[in-house]
Amino acid sequence: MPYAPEHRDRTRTRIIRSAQRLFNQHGFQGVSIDQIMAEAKLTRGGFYRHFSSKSDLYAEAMDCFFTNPECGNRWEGVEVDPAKGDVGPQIVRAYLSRQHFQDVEDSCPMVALPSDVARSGAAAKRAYENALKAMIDHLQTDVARTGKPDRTTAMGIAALCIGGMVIARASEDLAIADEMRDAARRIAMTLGGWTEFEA
Amino acid sequence: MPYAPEHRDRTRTRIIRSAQRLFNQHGFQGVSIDQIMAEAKLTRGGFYRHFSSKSDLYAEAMDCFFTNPECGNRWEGVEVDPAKGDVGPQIVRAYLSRQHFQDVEDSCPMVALPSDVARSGAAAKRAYENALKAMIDHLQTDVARTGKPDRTTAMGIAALCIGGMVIARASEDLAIADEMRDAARRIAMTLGGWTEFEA
DNA sequence: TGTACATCAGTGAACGCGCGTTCACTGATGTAC
DNA sequence: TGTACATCAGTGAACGCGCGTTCACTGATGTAC
Repeated sequence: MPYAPEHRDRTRTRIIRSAQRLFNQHGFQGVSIDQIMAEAKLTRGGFYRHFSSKSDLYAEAMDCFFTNPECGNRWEGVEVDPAKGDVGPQIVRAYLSRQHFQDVEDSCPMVALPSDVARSGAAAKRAYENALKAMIDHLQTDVARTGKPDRTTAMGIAALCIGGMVIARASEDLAIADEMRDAARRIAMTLGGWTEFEA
Repeated sequence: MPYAPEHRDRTRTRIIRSAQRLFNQHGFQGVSIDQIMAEAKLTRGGFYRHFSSKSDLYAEAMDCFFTNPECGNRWEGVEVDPAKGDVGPQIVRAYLSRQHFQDVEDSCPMVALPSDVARSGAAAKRAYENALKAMIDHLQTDVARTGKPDRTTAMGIAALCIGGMVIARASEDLAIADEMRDAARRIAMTLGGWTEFEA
């Protein structure tokens, strides 16, 4: 038995991470397997020892981003801390932050790849859906705590977070983008019954 | 002077329409010039008599969809009628309707192509931004009429419309997609101070 | 009214290139003796 | 402890294909005479 089994897994994870970053920036069709392997410090040929096709990797990368905490999930893992109080308002602020707006590479794929996923197969769409459900559930808990146990409101807040950021990224004028992030955040906070801490 | 000038214009419009439909379905990189020309009942070679490059056509198609009423703009032109009362609630209902959800081909590009545009050049992003501004302005007029002259609210409603539909299209489960459209519509209507006419 | 002509919209073969995928191979490694 | 071996992760050349773009051409048309 050559190589420890963990060696294979580490390489696999490196490929997935590389793919997540590149897909976020250029979309599924805008990235080649060569590029993904090069970013992972590997060469073309080794790809098919880890994945059966490019689509396979795509679904896996989407899924991994949310399922495996080691893979990504920055808007929840890195910037949000349950010890600092309700998670709901923290998610809203982190999600619509300038940092998340600028950091396309490590962005949440729900924002970076929605129209790509809409055109993709069932696996990618299911991964998207699972991430969405998780986000709504998180939000709903804290909406409920403020006295409005409303799934509709939680879904509305999710739509404002994702929609606001998607629109901001698709706009040319930075002022409009900032205005949209700001508006989405303020209305989401109001809907959740939460208060603003920053201007 | 061979051919009437309108002949050239008619062909050009046919190419743009064909491109709008195909881009909406498969994105910028998922569509070839051959496909666009074939859908317009033309052949490859003639393309460059009308456009200087594929990117050029992309920006033009985005722009044309909103600027030229003859080109598209179905969510406003076809389904919304100022004679039937306030335009704001009509836009929300039409935008988040099942019909708009299903009709990807003739969809609003703000919903069908947001992550594609975010990765595109300035021309496409400016076209997106102009469409967004127009939508916000329309919404704001009717928000103001209900006593809350709030641009922030209008922007929030726009984010709910676009975001809700983008998320619905990226989800695999139709029940979740419907739930999201419904939630976004209800919250947008409440924000605007409008009443629901349908269940 | 009829004809010859100039224009240019549209054709289709050709180009070079990068892509996803395959495959024969190389060489680093853990194990058996 | 040292060596020979089997395994398989990773290599890189090669494949066929479709793409965006170019170009020499064809032929339908409005105009001049």
